[in-house]
Amino acid sequence: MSKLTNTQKELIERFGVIQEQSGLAPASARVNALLTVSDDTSLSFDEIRETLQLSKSATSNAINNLLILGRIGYKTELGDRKRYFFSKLEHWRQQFRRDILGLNDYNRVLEDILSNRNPETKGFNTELKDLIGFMEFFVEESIQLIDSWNHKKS
Amino acid sequence: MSKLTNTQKELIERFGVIQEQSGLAPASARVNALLTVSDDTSLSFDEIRETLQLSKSATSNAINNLLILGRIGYKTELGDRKRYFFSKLEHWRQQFRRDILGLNDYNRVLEDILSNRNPETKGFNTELKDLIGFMEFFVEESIQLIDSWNHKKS
DNA sequence: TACATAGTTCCAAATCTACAGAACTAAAAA
DNA sequence: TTTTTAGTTCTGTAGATTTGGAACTATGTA
Repeated sequence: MSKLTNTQKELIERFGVIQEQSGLAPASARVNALLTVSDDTSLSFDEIRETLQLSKSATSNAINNLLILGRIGYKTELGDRKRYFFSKLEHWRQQFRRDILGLNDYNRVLEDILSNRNPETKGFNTELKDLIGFMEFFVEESIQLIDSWNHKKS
Repeated sequence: MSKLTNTQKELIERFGVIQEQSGLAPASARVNALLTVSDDTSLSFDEIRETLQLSKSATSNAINNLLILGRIGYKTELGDRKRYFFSKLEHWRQQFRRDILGLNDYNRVLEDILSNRNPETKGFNTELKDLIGFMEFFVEESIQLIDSWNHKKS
């Protein structure tokens, strides 16, 4: 229920914009930012709606969007029908891992392109082959990085 | 001027879709895909327009967009006013590097959020601190990965 | 049973985007 | 000078996205 300080409002906008740039819808970005900045780490539907001054439908869609993406979760309290939503910070590391593994899709297309290329364009084909090699190297090594960190922490 | 085989058309669509998913507009994605798949590694404005069956404005905008992003370049030939566009494959590694360094912006916001957080939410704050630490670790190490590969190749 | 709570779903308006078509421009050729 | 070439820029539009508002639903309370 605590109102936001001006600093907190600014942080929500800053974090909101950055998350928009990485593909979240404006309302979803603000909701996730609020749940990261707010003094309370979990907020109800109406607390979110009031604080961000969103309509019920915008709030509902933003929350469900974030739930589907796995970026937030919710808990309930005994004898209380409300859900209390919170940001799943640990989701970040997992998403990172998935994004990097997603580069393999990219690389599969590049490999198919390479094997269908005009054999006469030697220079281009070599560059393409190098790029594929680099991507393979990067995916493997950076997945190892992530897993080594997770290991350190668990 | 060479027409595309069916396999090449499929590859252009596949690669196009993947690039759309990483933020390129459909027409830009097809142009870059064409320049990666085509038997000729550099094509003129009109060859691109005809092959992809785009309007002049769509072709112009797609090409300029890709030029600004640095994903394609062009060369000219003596006594020929046309520009011949080609895909800058090596741009990928550089873009990778930039994208990863861009995570620092993210991390700066997270640091500001952390330093303004309610000190009572110990668990959440620890998680947030861990996330920041992970991001720093990941940025530094993966930049080293990229640079070590570039070193190997140069 | 009636009412309140906690949302969801449906519809419509506003905004944004990508593209086509046509008009336009600047430089070279005839 | 007129025409051709090689594009660029402007205007309009179809489609997608985002949001608000209102109606709806399902569960719990009095």
